[in-house]
Amino acid sequence: MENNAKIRVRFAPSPTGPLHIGGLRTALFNYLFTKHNGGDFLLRIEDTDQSRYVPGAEEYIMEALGWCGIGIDEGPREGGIHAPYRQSERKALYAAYARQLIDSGHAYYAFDTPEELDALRTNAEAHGGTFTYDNSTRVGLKNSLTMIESEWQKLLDAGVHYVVRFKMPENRVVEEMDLVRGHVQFNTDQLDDKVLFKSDGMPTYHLANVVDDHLMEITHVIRGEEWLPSVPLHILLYEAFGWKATMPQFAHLPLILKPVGKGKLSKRDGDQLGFPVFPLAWKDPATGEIYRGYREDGYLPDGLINMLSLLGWNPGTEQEIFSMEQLIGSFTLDRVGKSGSRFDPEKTRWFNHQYLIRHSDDELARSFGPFLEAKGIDVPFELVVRVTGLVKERCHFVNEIWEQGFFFFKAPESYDEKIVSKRWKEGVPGMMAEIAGFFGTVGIWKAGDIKEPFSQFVTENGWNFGTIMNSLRLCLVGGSFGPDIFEICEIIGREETVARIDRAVKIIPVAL
RNA sequence: GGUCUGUUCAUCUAAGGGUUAGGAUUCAAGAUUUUCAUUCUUGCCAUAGGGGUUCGAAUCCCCUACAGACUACCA
Repeated sequence: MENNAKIRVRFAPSPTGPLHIGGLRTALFNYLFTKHNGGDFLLRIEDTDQSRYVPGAEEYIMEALGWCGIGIDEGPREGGIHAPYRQSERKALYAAYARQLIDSGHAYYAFDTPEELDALRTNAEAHGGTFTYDNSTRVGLKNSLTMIESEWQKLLDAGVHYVVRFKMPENRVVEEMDLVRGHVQFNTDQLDDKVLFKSDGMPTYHLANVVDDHLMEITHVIRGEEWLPSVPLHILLYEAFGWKATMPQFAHLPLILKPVGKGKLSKRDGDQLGFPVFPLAWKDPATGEIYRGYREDGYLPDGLINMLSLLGWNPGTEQEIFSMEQLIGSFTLDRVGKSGSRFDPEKTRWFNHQYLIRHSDDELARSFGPFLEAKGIDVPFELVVRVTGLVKERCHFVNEIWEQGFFFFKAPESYDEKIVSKRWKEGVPGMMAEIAGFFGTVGIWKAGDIKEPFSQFVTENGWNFGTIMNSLRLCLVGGSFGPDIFEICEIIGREETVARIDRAVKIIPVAL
């Protein structure tokens, strides 16, 4: 590879559904790596399988990356010198490359039908074995290696369906220096003759990937560990094309595993364990099923990104809170671990809290806006900002601002029974009524100005402070939570404060 | 089954032959908050097992166990 070639990486998802958290982390690591090195980040849509295409998935991917702050330098929307960036639009290009491989003896035409191959597989299984299309079996199958040229040429001319397969060399050791896993090697005898070009005229992942990475001058391929087994094929393809000198370097990322149980994180886990696995909510167009998303659940994108960055990577210091800029500054591939990591929803929650308290009230209030709107609340933005500032420390998610502060916007509709039975004893409603009366006499209605005379009033009456404070809180918020009581009084106003006390006195039955 | 990869507290991880194996999350206890949450302090908890190599192993080697990925005309 050239010494001073600009670093270029790509994130190449296939639009078969919403991007999930694992894919997002792959995109993130690609982005961090290339930005750390001053390179470019490309988005390439790998939609070579028309049967699995899901409408909306591509838009989803772009929106999700955007929400997370992962900027794209070249892509379907952004354009770029290597456009198009959607493989379906590059279709015309791949056949020539497949042809080149056939001409050079690295690939061949195969005419076996899917049904024939299926039969071979089931037959092999019945005898306790497995069928693979490889150097030992291809001699007995229908392909351009077992036929004479005029014969297969005739089939081609007749329009018979065919695929192009890679002719895996015999007994060769293919080595790779993986940027994450170090030296790995494979023997080609264990590998099969992968299909490079399908009968529908589309390339498979392997061909399209190698061709496009080459054409787009990709310098580093950073992808999930599930691709490690195809490394030898890809290396052999670069060789066959004569592109070995500019072949990208590979880095295979460890997988993200389920929080509990076996296997890698999957769609279902979110529903079962109560956390999202997708950055944005997604409605499956085929089934109508709705999957929750981090954004809709009140997570902040920078908190999500921070959490994700530490899943499989660490800075080598004890720093844990990182902005995207700081991540870019610190990220190197050599600090990416080799073993899979379990996804931890608890830690994600903690990160989100950290970001919540760091964000400005203004910013948070803006994110909270849609949640308020959904509740049918229309209040001045300044009020939302003030409330946000008061309650954000006790929240983990943006939507919790509602749970922690709804009483600033409307009176409580019910009263926590536990607190009622604990506080609302004989005599308490009377005291509350007197307090309501007292509030009418307070001069300036500001938290700081209410507190002093209030304390004096309570003391003069010889009342128990704990009883009064907790009961008053019950009247105003409906339970035993929330910020400073006098702040609440000030914000909801004198009239409303009194009204809420009156109402509570009237409707809460005295506990025995 | 085969190939490849991995294995440090419950979880994310640090320690690239010499530390009482460190930090964070969770959990528990205490303090603060006349509420709740936050915050603070303290505590609990780990080198998968067995063999080597070495004065000395979480770290290097081998075996076993376990885990994961791949094994499609899907990516």
